Amino acid sequence: MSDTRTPATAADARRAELVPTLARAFADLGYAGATTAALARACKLRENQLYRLWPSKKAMFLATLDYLYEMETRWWRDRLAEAEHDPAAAARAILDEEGRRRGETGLHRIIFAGLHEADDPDVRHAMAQMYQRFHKFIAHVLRRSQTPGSTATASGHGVENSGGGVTPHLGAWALIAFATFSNIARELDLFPVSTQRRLMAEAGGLLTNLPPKNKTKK
Amino acid sequence: MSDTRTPATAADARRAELVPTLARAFADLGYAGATTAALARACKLRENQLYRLWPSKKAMFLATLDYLYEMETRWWRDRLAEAEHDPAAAARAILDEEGRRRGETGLHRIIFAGLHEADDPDVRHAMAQMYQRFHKFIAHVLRRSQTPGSTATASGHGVENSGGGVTPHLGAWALIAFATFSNIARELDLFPVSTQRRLMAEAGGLLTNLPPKNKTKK
DNA sequence: CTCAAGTGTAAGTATCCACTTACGTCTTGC
DNA sequence: GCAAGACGTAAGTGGATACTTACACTTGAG
Repeated sequence: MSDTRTPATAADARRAELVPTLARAFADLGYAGATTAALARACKLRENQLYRLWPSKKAMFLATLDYLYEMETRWWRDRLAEAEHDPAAAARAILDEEGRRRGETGLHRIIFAGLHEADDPDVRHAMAQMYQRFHKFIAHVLRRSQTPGSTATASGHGVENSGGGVTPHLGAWALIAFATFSNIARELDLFPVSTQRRLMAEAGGLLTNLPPKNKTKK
Repeated sequence: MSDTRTPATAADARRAELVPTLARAFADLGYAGATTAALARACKLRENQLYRLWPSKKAMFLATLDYLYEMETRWWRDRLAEAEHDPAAAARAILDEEGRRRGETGLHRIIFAGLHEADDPDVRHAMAQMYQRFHKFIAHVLRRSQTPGSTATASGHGVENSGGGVTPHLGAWALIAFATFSNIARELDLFPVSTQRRLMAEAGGLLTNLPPKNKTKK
């Protein structure tokens, strides 16, 4: 992506191989906590060798952000495929599973690290872009799933939709807010996982005006 | 609060006088960024003198958290007073103003700093308590405002309330989530202030089942 | 006055951490 | 076989930073 036809050198392969480990380390330790010594130890290398692959710790962090973005995007794209067939089901699945996934990847810790160390404009920009793209995607899914039959629920300023829900634009931000805060909550032990899931499923469902799961109607 | 009748020494007065400045510094610079040198400069003192008042930088940070908690509590308590007379109005006011306030105090930056440095159990605990008390308060206000006439809207598992809204418990967490994420969004320039306010007012209002503002019905 | 405790100023110290240099040993193309 | 570069290991270096020590000046009670 840099020069004409990235050559995919051995170094590139090496980087690709190591990035998941870096991501884990940044997630576990935070940005400041992940000292270059710690990063090297995690990779089972010497600091030196890391610096032969990336020019700086910041570069390692940005590579990690890129990697995570790729991972997330891949996962979401799969959901999108499902969404083509049954948008509402896909949206519900996202609501149900999102909390769990974030916890696994440790993405949120990396994001907090980035926010804190975000005096740096590069880091800031990378993170903002990440959020923006997520929002775009989620809003897209919501738009499809909120209009099962009709053509346009959100008619310009259609704030007060039929019976509930907000515009997909706003709803998507709300869902992202829930997902993000859930991770803070987990970090601080604010509430149990059940509450977290209810936040996504109930509150999220209400906002996005999805039909409730309705399984085997008691 | 420590020994029988805290003596309120000159040192105590001094601390109380300086804490707001510390808070500002932590908010502006983050925890790591607020070096002891920077803190001293902000207070127009030498590092030394700070260390005669607090035993460590961490103690300064915890004092800051305490102070902010006090400040927030005072503000919220005022709203509570209003809530006694017109709960719905108070709730709406909170929804409308919360985003702005957080931005002013810089509380969120301190919280991010704390989250990041939150390997420390003391910091973690202080922050968790802060959130828990906010939640308790907000849920209380919501409970009062959501039941203008009837006695019990949330009947145990009353998840799907009349026409919309979730339990006050969940709704309060949702509002806190919005407020928190709004600050992240501001930090990263994710969306304009108008969106932030709509998130609180529309999405929050929908979740908490508040009657929309309805002013001078166009 | 005087002694002790507080206050202001300045110079350290010890530690940590991102990043570097030096150097020996493999691999590899020719 | 051999030069050149990649790889592995170890030891720095410079700078930042939390925290300390030293010391002179004020103040106020006895």
